[in-house]
Amino acid sequence: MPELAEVEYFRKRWNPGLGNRITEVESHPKARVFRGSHPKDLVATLTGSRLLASEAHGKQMLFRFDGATLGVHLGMTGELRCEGPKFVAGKHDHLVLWQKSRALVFSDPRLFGRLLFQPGAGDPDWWIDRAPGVLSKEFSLSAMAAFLQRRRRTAIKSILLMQETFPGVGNWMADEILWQARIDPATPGGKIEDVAGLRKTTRSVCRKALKIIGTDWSDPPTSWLFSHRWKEGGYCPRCGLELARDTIGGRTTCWCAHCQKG
DNA sequence: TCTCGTGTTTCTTG
DNA sequence: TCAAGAAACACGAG
Repeated sequence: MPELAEVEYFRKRWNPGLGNRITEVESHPKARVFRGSHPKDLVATLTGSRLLASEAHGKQMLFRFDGATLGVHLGMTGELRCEGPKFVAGKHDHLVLWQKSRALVFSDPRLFGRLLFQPGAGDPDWWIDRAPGVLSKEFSLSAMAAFLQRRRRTAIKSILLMQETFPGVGNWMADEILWQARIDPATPGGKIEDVAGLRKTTRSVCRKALKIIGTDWSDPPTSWLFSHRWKEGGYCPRCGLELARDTIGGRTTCWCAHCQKG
């Protein structure tokens, strides 16, 4: 499920553990989610350490402990949750950080998610080098226009999914942005006339999604494409005509052929 | 039984 | 060398 807003929601689910010590670490060290890091070091270093803070950026999260950082990417089916002291890990619970009165759990059935552990006090390079957030000041019109020009032949739907420039935008958000901006998802990047308008809509969808979903997993209003896009046979909440569905850039894409023009 | 998927990386093709 | 598309990863839901 996780795009920017869902990631923020999941990040906060470990908040009850802030400031508290990890008494025990339970992990499935051979799980694919540990690729690229060393789960043995993770268990050794995190046991006895304290969870200090967390941040989300796009689809990435960083949890700071005294003496280490833990990066979490949820992939397609990852989730974080907080369980009580009697919790028993299931087969998809690949990491459990035990505290005195709770368990902080990472689970992911499909194993597309990833845990990046780094010992030491400093932030990892991949966190320092991240792309400017869509809602930040650095997400400028000129940078976005240059990027669309560089990808001038690629469908705008595919461009919006590129994390190097639109961190946190995922499949449903890309569809929502293009529907709200009334742009046909197959439009090549170089043919976007109102780049400023697209930028504004991108920021607005991200801001509102964070507020609505990021807070308590509420659904966006029914006036959005969001609740109409999931299955075949939905209708455009703006004009009432049947929505189109097709694969663009390898991903299921839903749009209104009447409202959205190239 | 079969298809599909709210993501990323790697391979292949142009 | 670069960009774009396809395949691969792995599992549960419908």
